[in-house]
Amino acid sequence: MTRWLNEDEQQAWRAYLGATRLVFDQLDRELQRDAGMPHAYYEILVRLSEAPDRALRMSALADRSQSSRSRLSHAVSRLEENDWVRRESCPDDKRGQIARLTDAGFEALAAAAPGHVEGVRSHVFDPLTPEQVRQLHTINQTLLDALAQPADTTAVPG
Amino acid sequence: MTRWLNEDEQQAWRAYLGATRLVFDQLDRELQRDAGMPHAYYEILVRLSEAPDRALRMSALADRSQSSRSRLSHAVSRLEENDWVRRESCPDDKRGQIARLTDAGFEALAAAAPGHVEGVRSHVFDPLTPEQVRQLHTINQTLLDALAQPADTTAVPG
DNA sequence: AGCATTATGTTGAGTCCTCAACATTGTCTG
DNA sequence: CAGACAATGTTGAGGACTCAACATAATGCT
Repeated sequence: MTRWLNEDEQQAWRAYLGATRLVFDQLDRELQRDAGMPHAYYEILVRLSEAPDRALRMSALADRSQSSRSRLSHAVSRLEENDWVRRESCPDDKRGQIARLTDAGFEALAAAAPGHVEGVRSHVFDPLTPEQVRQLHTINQTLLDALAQPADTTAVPG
Repeated sequence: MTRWLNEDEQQAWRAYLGATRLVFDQLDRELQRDAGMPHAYYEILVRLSEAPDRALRMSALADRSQSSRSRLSHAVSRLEENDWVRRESCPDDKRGQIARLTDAGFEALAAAAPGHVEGVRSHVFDPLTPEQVRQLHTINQTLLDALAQPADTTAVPG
């Protein structure tokens, strides 16, 4: 019953696993070495920097940085220790917490960004042709759409 | 001086980040839930199962499962607790250790595989066209080649 | 209003990973 | 052969993540 992978699929899958792991490990190591933060934290700082007033509700930040609430909560606690982010209480929802990027946080991000972007370029964009970049974009958008939809399309009653 | 990402590249990169994270988180969660092991351990068992006598030197296993020696050492210790893998000393190299897949380990892998493959299919291969799978394969092979080569091609003395 | 349900965010325990340091053994060179 | 060097694998500390449980506050229903 199992739809096993055939030879081509097997190879494609292993290339996917290998390349993805290599790219992320490499970027993560560079970021940790050069900026003292893991990639997940960089992402959080980026999302905050893009938000109005560089502040977001925890839940909104969790959505945008593709993080669980728990992970984000731990991460923001850590970021607070560096004084890169500060928590504020939310005026209109007493449950809410607002994470705000500090000036120091913004500077840390600004310092980290050029090196990181250079890494992304050299490890991902430079090796690929413009056409491949377009293909990869379409492919990833497709995967995102497929996975973001929790809908079960395999069994529609009727 | 920084070669920042333009709008298209930015979008492509975020789709890549998002899709990759979603795919791996999903597969990892499924594997943990259904088979009680993280994906990295699944990989290790797979590589061992493919090896002659289902055994490999630690260093060879580390290479094939794209793992650091340290990570592998910790992981094999953990796998030994489940009696899925056993360590043996290496006859021709006293530094060496051989990791051998036990019968129980093979059975655990056999039990985990169908569900995992189904996950890979449904989250990755099913949403994509055959053409896209080919494209993705080529792209990942390119990235692998680029990153596996530590060669610095930016500055050749001359 | 009263009560159950849902949403928000945090916490702690446990797991996995990284990094640097280390002990041991093999290899190479003078 | 001796001594430097390289390779193998392990260890421990510390960081990041997951999961389940929780406290608190908002919402919805009757």
